[in-house]
Amino acid sequence: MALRTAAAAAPCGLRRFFSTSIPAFNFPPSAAAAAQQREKAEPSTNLFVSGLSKRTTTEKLQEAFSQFGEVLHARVVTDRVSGYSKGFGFVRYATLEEAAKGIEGMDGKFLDGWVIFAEYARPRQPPGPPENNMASPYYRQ
DNA sequence: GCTGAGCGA
Repeated sequence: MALRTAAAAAPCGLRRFFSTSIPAFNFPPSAAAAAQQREKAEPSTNLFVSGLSKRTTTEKLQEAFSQFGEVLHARVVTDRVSGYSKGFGFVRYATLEEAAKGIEGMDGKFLDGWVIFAEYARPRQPPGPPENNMASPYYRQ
């Protein structure tokens, strides 16, 4: 019968409709935090630069990134006791546009013989209870 | 700081 076959075909489309209407995609709040650790951070004026030569200094870093925008602050992270570079650093631009240009211009480029990687820096430590003195990172820069 | 992934005193 033509009517019976038409009625039997209908549920197929309905089933598909309901399966795509189920609101089962509520990502837990921790998903954003987990993504922050692996995926690229969201745009910021702050850049994380890795792959630096141990001989690369803050001056060289700021000098190299200044070609693409106004570098407000640059820092090669060094070990406090040894004083040697840890091989990565941070660059802060004045604007998001300059930060984007800085990444485009410096990511994958050579600096002091090493291929460096520039990307948006992750937001720093979550605001916690105030420390005893001015040695707290929140009192810096 | 030669040994090279990473997110900062």
